[in-house]
Amino acid sequence: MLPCNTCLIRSRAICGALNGDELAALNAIGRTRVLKAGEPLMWEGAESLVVANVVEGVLKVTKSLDDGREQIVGILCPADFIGRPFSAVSHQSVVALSDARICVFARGAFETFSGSHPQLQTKILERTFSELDLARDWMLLLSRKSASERVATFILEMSHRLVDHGCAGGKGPIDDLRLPFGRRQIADILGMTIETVSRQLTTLKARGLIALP
Amino acid sequence: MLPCNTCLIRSRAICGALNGDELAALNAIGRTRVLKAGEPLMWEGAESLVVANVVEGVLKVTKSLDDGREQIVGILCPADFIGRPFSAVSHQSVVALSDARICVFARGAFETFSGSHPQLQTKILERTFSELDLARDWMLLLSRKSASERVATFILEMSHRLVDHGCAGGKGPIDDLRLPFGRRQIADILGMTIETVSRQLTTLKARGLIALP
DNA sequence: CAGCAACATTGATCACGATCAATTTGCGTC
DNA sequence: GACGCAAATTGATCGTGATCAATGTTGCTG
Repeated sequence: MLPCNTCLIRSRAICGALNGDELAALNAIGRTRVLKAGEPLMWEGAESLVVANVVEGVLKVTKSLDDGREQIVGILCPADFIGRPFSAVSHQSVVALSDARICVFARGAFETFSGSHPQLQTKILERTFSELDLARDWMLLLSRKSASERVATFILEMSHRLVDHGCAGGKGPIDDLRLPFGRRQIADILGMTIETVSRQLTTLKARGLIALP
Repeated sequence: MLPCNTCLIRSRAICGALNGDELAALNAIGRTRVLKAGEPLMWEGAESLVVANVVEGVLKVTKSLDDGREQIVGILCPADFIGRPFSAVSHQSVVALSDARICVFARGAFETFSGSHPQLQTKILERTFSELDLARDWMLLLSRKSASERVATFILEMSHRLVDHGCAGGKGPIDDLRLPFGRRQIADILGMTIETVSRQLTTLKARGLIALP
C-alpha cells in the first residue's frame, strides 16, 4: 500500500494536488529519509541534487559569510517544500533542528515529473510566493526593528507557524509554546547575538508578559 | 499588429514561453501603462488587483512599519514580473523609481490564463525562485554585514543587475554606472540612514576605489 | 554524587551607526 | 546672476546592541 495514504500532511503539502495514480507515480521516484537533530541535508554552494517534503520535524535554512557569520533565512515545518528546482547549485544550507522525517526526490526526476503535472507546479508556485512574502517580512524586521520588537515578533510569529502545523509541544494556541530552538538559533533567526536574545527574554519575563521554564 | 512583436524584453520576460497565438490571447487581456518617476502602482495592504511585466524603467518594492520606517525589499527591472498571484491582498507597495512602462493584467484574468498555460507558470516559478534567492541574500546582508560591506555589495550587485538589463545609462560593465536611486533609496535598500550611506561613499572615493559625479 | 560539557544568564565596556544639526551643492525658475 | 528648494555632505554627540568576560544552570556519564 502507498505510504502516502496514511500520510498526515498529504493534504497540506504539494502532494495534495495529485490523485491516486499520480501520487503512486511520484512515490515511485521518491523515498523517505530520517534525519537526526543537527544533521545536515544540503550545503550552501554544493550541487542541488534533491528536493523534498517535510513530513515531521523542523529544519532550518541558512546562509553564511566566509568568516562564519550566519543567518537563518527560513524555517521548514511539516508539509513545507525543501529545495531549489531549476538551479544546479543550492544557495543555502538545510539542517534538521529536531529529529525529522522527509520525502526526498532526485531533483532532475522531480522536475520532469512536475513539468508534466501543472497542478503540482501551481502548488509549488503558491508555496514559493508565500515563502517570498515571509522572507520580505523578515527583511523589514532585520533592517528596521529594535531588539525588543524582534523577539516580540518572533514569539508571535512562531506561535502561529508552529502551533498551526503541530511542531510545538504545547496544547493551547498561545500558552506553553515549546520551541525546538536554542538561544543560538533564535539569535541567528533574528540577526542578533545570544546575549541580546537572553536579555530581551529576561526583560519580558520581568514585565510578566511571558514565563520561562 | 501585436505590440509584443516589437517588444525588446519579450524573450527575457515570462512572455518568452508563449507562441504567437498564445501571445495574442494574453495581449488581449492586458494593456500597457506608463508610470512617471515616483508614481505608485500598488499599495501594501490594498487589494491585489493587477499583475504586470516591466517593459522599461525601474521600480521599487517596499514594506513599511506603521511609524514610517521603510525597507525596499525588491528592485524591478525590465522583464521582471510584478505582483502577487493567488493572494487577495498585496503585502507590499510598488512605486516607479524612474519613468517606466509596464504591461498590466487583471489578476483574476491572468490567473485563469496562466492556469491553462503550464509553460507560463514554469517561467513564473523560475522567476519567483530567483527572487527568493535574492531576498535571502539580502537578509544576510541586512542582518550581518557592516556599513562598508553593504555599500560595496550594493555597488557590485547593481553593476550586475542593471547593466545586464540595460537600466543604467553607463556603457562599460563596471565603469560609469548611472543608478536611478537617490541616497534615500540606497539607504532604504541597505537598511541604513542617508548619512551613513553618504559617509561610506565618501570613504570609498577617498580611497580611490570609486569616483562620484 | 562528582565531574564535565553545553547552554544560558548576567555584568562591564566599547564601537558602530543613528540622530541631531549645520553647511554645501546642484538645479530649475524668474 | 539672484533666489529658492531639495538633495547631499560633513560634523558632533548619543544610544543600542556587540563584544569580552565571569558565573550559573542543566543534563549526561562514570
